[in-house]
Amino acid sequence: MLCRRQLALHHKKCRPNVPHSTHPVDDTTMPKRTKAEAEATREALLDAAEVIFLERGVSRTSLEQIARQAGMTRGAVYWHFKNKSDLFHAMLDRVKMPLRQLLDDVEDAEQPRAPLESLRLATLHALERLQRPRSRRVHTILFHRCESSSDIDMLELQDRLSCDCYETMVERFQEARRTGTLVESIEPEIACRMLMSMFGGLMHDWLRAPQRYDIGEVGPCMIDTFFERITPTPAKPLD
Amino acid sequence: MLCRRQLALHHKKCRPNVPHSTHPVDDTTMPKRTKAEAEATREALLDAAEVIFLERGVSRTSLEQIARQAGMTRGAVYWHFKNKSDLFHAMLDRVKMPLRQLLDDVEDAEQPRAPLESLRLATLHALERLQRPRSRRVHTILFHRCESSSDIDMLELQDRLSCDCYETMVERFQEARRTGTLVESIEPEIACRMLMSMFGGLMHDWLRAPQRYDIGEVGPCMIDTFFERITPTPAKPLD
DNA sequence: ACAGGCATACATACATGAATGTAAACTTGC
DNA sequence: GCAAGTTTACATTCATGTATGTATGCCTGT
Repeated sequence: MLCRRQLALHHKKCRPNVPHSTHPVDDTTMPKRTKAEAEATREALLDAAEVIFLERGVSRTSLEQIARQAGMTRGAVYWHFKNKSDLFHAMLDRVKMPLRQLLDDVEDAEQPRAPLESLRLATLHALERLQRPRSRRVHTILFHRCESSSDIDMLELQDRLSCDCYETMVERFQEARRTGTLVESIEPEIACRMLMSMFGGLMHDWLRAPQRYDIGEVGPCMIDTFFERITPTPAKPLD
Repeated sequence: MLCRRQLALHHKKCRPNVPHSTHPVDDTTMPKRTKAEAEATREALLDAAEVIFLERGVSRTSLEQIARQAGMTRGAVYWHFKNKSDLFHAMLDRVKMPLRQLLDDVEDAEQPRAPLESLRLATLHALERLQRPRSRRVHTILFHRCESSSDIDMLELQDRLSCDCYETMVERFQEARRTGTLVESIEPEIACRMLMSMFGGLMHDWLRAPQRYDIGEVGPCMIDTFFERITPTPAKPLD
């Protein structure tokens, strides 16, 4: 059962805590069991968790499987994390992208934009980030490979994020309404829910079967179409 | 451990398979252990599964908990279903609503409608059905209380449904394009993805926290706005 | 500067509990 | 009486948490 581990130990001359499965490191330069190395194993454990959670689903993966994937044993996991729930939340912390930050990314060091233009760019930016491997993995786990229960309460967590997103987003739509950049027949709150639903639904749908379509192409097209359709046409009719 | 069960037995004079927790039935009229009664326990087990799955999440519920909720023991479960996965799929079969059927519901015995109008009505119809208790419970489980793994492969199942939905839906949008009821700046495929994402996202979002807003009000508003915005304005400008 | 001592960072072992599947017994309709 | 339907009992597997072991890193006093 432990033969693979023991072989590794023998080969590495009794350096047990060097993660070698996912992140092979060179033994020559690394300091021995220092703070930094411990932090590296922590990250390796989180990397391993992403991989195994994605493969087998959160509830079906044991902490031992995660530890083995990282070249460690369960002891290491229990040292760095209180339990599976704690590890799970630590994994999430590495990828969270609140709307406020996305807006800041596209707004600062620029001239002030129209509110809906900021939202459009922030949404496109989120779409870009979603395609990055880690973000994609973790969000796939969130949508399709975990279930809300008592110890890992996804619903409360997602609800907080969703409410936060709604509040900052609806402000922009209301401002757009005031400045006349949102067509009058649409309530700002409804437009806000439409955008959130569309984006969330797109994530959910694409992450389920990423091979079905290229989200880098379809996504921006959907976003742009949405904003184009809720923005009043200055003078010329579109159709 | 079994005291509650035994009390029930004693009280009911050794009629062990009468479901009494969720569906109290009168002992006087029911025939004794007939085919129909066996079918009733099967339904009771599925009802119980809905309740417990919703409460605790699919992976965390044991078959014993389901059996107890239905006033049975695990033996009954294993008689009617092969295992948890089989029971789960049986539960899903009671609520599935393919788009084709929804379209038939709003189309047949009527004059032929414009393709987008059919889609709009079908979507509203789906929204109505979603709010029915059983449909709401099961879809909440699907979105938030279960995870895809090897034995219960949600992703493949959802993928089939999604593709099926896309195919019948995109036909309508393409027909709308041909008949000029879809604005020219939008590709039918993109409009289709937008609608599917919006609807799926709305379900996902609302079922997570149904108390946040009234989907019976917000939902139709979103749907109507969407279709209104992708339909060309005949002569009069809207804004 | 270095020797001893303590804390860190793991690995190992164990005790527990819980869920599963199956086999056998039982009970009742037909 | 036979088979459908259901209970009970049992064996097995598996994850968890904890307790303990251990080796190394780091620090402190002299």
